[in-house]
Amino acid sequence: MNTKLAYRNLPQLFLRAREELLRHFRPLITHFGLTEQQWRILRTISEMEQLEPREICEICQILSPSLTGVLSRMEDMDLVTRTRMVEDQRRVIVRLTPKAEQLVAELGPLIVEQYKIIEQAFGPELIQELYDVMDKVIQAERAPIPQVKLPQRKSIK
Amino acid sequence: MNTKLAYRNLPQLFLRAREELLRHFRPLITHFGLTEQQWRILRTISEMEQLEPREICEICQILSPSLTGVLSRMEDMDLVTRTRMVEDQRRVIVRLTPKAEQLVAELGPLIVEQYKIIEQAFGPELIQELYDVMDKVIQAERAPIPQVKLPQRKSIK
DNA sequence: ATCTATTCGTTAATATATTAGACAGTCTGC
DNA sequence: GCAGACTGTCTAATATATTAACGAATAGAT
Repeated sequence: MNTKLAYRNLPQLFLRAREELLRHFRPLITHFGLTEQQWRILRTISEMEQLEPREICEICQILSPSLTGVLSRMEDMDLVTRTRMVEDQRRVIVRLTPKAEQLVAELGPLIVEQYKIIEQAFGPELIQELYDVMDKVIQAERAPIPQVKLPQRKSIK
Repeated sequence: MNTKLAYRNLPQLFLRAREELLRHFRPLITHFGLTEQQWRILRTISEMEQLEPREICEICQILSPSLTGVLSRMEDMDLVTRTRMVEDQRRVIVRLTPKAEQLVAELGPLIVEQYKIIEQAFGPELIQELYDVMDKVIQAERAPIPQVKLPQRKSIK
């Protein structure tokens, strides 16, 4: 039965489009010995001075249990420091080390150069359109979106 | 040093926007005992009748080594069959089992319903814009995009 | 036919994703 | 001051992502 659904798989299109972008940045990132997630975190903390883990999770789209591992590896690499807050012993502050600042100072401009190249190839209008449409999806203050009612119990054993 | 780069992190915005969509589908998928990747594969094979692993990789954005594991788990769950081609013993054909067809027949319509709800909340124009812009990024026949020149050897030890 | 290069799927090793739950620290109402 | 609810981070278990490399099968050239 090859009945196609009425809507093309939109999240899947997101994946493919994202990959089409990212494949031009990946060589840069790995050249500096970083993973994609590590660079996302470095860049974000660099722009915010310091962040708490749950803020990093929110901004970088990394779930808390993943972040724990990523951060401890980055601590081992001497890229970040984790300090527990004195006024609330549950919370933690993550900061960049000088080594990481240095890394961002070297990699950052190359990333920007690559953006410019992509912008030229894609056309500035398309890039702008991408930013616009992403913001619309993310920031939109919408009424809560209801969930389709789930049938009895069809899950697989 | 909180110097922001000239371009906001576009792949990261893709991630967040995708998550904003997917979070409305995830409960449906997991209710049927599937993972996100498994559903992507089920849906895709269902629409194409049968596929070879590397085609699934291409369409579903799953790398070959990941797919090996996903498919063998799906084989264990009696969702797909893998048959080696007689004319080329390297290649494999992946097909859905009746159980999987049944699953798609039940879950598919619910997914469509959820799309309709989202479309209503987002507005049909935004949904259309999303499809359009994704297609532009993916399908565009562009001149090859050059790579920024990499500096000597700055990777971390 | 034979040697070589290529293709396809896989394994291995490590990093990250996902869900559930543990755990300590903090807050709230009483 | 204390029990219970809550918050922020972490552990554990399993699934998937990523890179490198392997091995069998095929295609191409000689």
